[in-house]
Amino acid sequence: MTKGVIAITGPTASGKSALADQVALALGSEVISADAMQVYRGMDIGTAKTPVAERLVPLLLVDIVDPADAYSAALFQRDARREIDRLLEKGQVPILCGGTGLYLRAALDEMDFPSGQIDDGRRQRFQELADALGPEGLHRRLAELDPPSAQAIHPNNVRRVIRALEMLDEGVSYADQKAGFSRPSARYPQVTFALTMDRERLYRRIDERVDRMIADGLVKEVEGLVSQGAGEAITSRQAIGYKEIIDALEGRCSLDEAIELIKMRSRRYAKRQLSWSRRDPRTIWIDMDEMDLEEAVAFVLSESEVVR
RNA sequence: GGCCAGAUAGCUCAGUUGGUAGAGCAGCGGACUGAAAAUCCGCGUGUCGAGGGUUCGACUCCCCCUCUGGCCA
Repeated sequence: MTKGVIAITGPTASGKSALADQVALALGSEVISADAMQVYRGMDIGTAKTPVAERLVPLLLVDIVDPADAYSAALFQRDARREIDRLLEKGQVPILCGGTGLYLRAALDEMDFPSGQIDDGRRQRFQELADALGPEGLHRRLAELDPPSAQAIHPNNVRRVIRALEMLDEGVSYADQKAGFSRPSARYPQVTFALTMDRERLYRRIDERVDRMIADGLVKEVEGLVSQGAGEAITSRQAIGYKEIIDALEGRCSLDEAIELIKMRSRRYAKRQLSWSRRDPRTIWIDMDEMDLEEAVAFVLSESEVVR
């Protein structure tokens, strides 16, 4: 019998954390968070981190990075696999739960990232090159060096063009790497569940959750982070719920406008998360309109027998 | 009660001399291999308030009705 990993994903505010907690409790295991923003210390309210007192089992890979520091899919892969291996060795079934599709796949599927460190200097250089050449110019540069990769990336997607150029510096073609994505091969025996529900209901839940974050003191949390100098941090600065509040605090918009924007961006984020799950044929869907939490737990347990 | 203005996409509105309609925002779909809550791509979704008339043809003109603002009583 091969033990493997149970993964639970789905759009923001769909109830993944509660489900994962219950499943882990039932199996006597632990939950590994797969969330690009929950890794940051002090970003609690806005990332909807389950409060410590409410956790039924240990929640791993949250609060592991300072908000001023950069984190990445490659680092998550290393960290998550370490936790997965540790639990598997103890005979437990790891529950990987989170909404960051890339992180989930980086942990569970074969995915090789070129060399070791991110070279900030090099990235900066490419960014400057991009500013100088413009999107088209930068894309043309990539086309000269690596036509297949240029073909695969839209010229306007400067961020990815830069990444492809970085990879080329390390002797790897973006196009080659990307090819593996369409036919993923599992690193661990695994079953991935994705939550879904009626779109209007989901959006209502998102709105309510944002209002609750504000009521729970999101503004104060952001003020605290900014006063610690995290306002400039590259990654945490991208988090929905944080960048908007910072804009409000610095007078670029009203608080009400910021709140509406948080809701809107959360909706779009939820859509992107769903689209990530849809394209993976291995996804087992859980329609939360038709199951309550208890039924969903039972469903996950029965559908995951092959890995536990 | 009278007069005026308006009624077109989910919202705010545009619509040229009559040829069945288009912008922004919202929304929807997609991509994704070291920033991923990031980044990027694609898509108008419509009884033009209802009914009648003129016309080959009406969102455009005429009549009537309904509703919403405003003004006068």
